[in-house]
Amino acid sequence: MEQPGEIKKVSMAVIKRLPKYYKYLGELMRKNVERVSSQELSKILGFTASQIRQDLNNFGEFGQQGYGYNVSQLYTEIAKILGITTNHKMVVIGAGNLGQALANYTGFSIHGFDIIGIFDKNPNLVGRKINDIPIYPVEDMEYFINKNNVDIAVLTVPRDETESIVNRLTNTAIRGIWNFTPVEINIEDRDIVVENVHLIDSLLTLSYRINESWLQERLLKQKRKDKPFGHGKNTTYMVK
Amino acid sequence: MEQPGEIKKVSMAVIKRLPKYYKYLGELMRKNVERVSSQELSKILGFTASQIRQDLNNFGEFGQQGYGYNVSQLYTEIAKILGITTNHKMVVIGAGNLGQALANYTGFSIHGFDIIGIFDKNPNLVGRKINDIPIYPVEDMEYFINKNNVDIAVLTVPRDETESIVNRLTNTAIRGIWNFTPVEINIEDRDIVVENVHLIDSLLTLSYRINESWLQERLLKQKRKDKPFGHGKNTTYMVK
DNA sequence: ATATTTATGTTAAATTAATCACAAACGGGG
DNA sequence: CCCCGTTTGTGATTAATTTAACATAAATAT
Ligand SMILES: NC(=O)c1ccc[n+]([C@@H]2O[C@H](COP(=O)([O-])OP(=O)(O)OC[C@H]3O[C@@H](n4cnc5c(N)ncnc54)[C@H](O)[C@@H]3O)[C@@H](O)[C@H]2O)c1
Ligand SMILES: NC(=O)c1ccc[n+]([C@@H]2O[C@H](COP(=O)([O-])OP(=O)(O)OC[C@H]3O[C@@H](n4cnc5c(N)ncnc54)[C@H](O)[C@@H]3O)[C@@H](O)[C@H]2O)c1
Repeated sequence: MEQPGEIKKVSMAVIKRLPKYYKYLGELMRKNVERVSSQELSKILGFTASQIRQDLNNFGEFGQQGYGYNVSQLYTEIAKILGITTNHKMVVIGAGNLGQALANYTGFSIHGFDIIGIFDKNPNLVGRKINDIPIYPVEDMEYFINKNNVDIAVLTVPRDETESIVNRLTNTAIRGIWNFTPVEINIEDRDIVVENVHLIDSLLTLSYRINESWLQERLLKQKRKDKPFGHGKNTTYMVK
Repeated sequence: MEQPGEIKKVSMAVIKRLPKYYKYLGELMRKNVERVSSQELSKILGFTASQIRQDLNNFGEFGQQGYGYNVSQLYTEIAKILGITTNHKMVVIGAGNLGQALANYTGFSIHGFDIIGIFDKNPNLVGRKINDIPIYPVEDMEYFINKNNVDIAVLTVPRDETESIVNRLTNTAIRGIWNFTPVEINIEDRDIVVENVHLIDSLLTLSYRINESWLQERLLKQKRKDKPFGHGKNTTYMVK
């Protein structure tokens, strides 16, 4: 039952499109474009103009009839929606291949995401710096996060270390976990948001699509033969 | 109009779930579990049993009434669907932070994705090896891909190099591009599949969700005041 | 000023995806 | 061999998302 003043929850589909709007509006700003219509946005972004208008109207009325949207105003509004008007503090947990690559990347700080510490359990790494960011012993993780009001933990530890680290994170003031491990994290009680990257899934999806045309042929044949994969009577699976 | 023998196109939502099924069935196999019902899968995966059955029925009838699914058979079928019954050859283009991290990762070859070459334009990197994989000059990229039947190009070059590399890739026999650059790639003519990782989008989505409760409050206030973001008469955006 | 054009916000329709519900098929036990 | 409990595959239903339509307001041209 919807309460009178209640806000309809914004769907994940919409949320996933917001970064695209944000990114492209940034480009337009850099080109000193002042106004843009949903139609023009549609051209580049590939979404329909109608969808763009509806997406934006989840958050407010940012446009004007007969004019369109003011690029820099809309950009600012979306930045507010995405919560990037203030900087975010991040820590990387696991200073391995991926953790170091992420720490070295400058693209995050451009959007206000600053990595202020790296944690590892390997004493040979502790004390070193990556891109001027110190590597600390993982024992200090909780203290550091709470002390420095860290918002986001970037998780790049090995598979089997994930659960233990996540448990420890739930006892901190962390707000979000950006998870690069293949582990499906589920946190019950706390209000910590988890965003999974799951690169393997992404690669498997690519593989599926490469394979798709072959697969379709196979499915067609199957359909013609009606049930080549069906199981005859007395099919025995169990090896007793 | 649907042709008689035509196959209904499988939706992206379904495809995105396939790797989850695959991953979890792999786990069950390792535990020597022989059979599993859609209900049991549902428990762990979080999708409804009904959805799981419907997803799988896009590709065939793999289960048996009163029994469920044979774990290893279903695993094999999904592997076929994902196109990972044969190995895939990959090359990494751009031996920087991310390219090196990916090349060092062993998790891909487990699923049959083998990185057989790395390409870079930096002569200081060419000739070195990462995880036993040689770094070649990027000039040799096209020849190498065609010669070695490379399926997938992993794109980890800087933003501004992306377009030129993608153009060059369209002149090869490559089947898929796994794109880690922030650039939105669109290839018109050719049958090359692009899978974008877009880490920044993922991070911004995380930020949105961290910010969400604050945003909802703001939207509520806005709704009560009716139109705090509306535009008064004679609002002038254009700075003539 | 006034008319014309443009392009929004919003409601309605269409499409797509998820869930429900159940007949039919199979395994296992007596 | 037959019955009982289980669980699939699938058509029907419901929910979610996307697209279309349009009244309305602002901008621009005349
Ligand atoms: N490298 C990639 O390209 C890639 C791709 C996909 C997924 N991943 C996933 O990302 C994670 C990291 O991958 P990687 O290649 O960087 O691995 P890695 O082995 O290079 O790095 C892991 C780092 O974590 C540290 N570590 C181990 N246990 C720890 C703990 N309890 N606390 C703090 N630090 C700890 C190790 O000392 C090491 O430095 C893995 O879960 C992997 O599956 C990596
Ligand atoms: N590192 C990250 O964590 C991260 C995160 C998100 C996105 N990205 C994106 O991934 C890409 C790579 O990032 P990075 O941090 O590894 O950058 P990087 O600068 O460390 O590496 C880029 C590499 O590409 C090579 N290169 C440049 N032009 C080339 C060309 N024409 N052909 C072949 N090689 C070429 C460079 O010599 C360098 O070795 C960038 O587009 C970046 O935006 C990186």
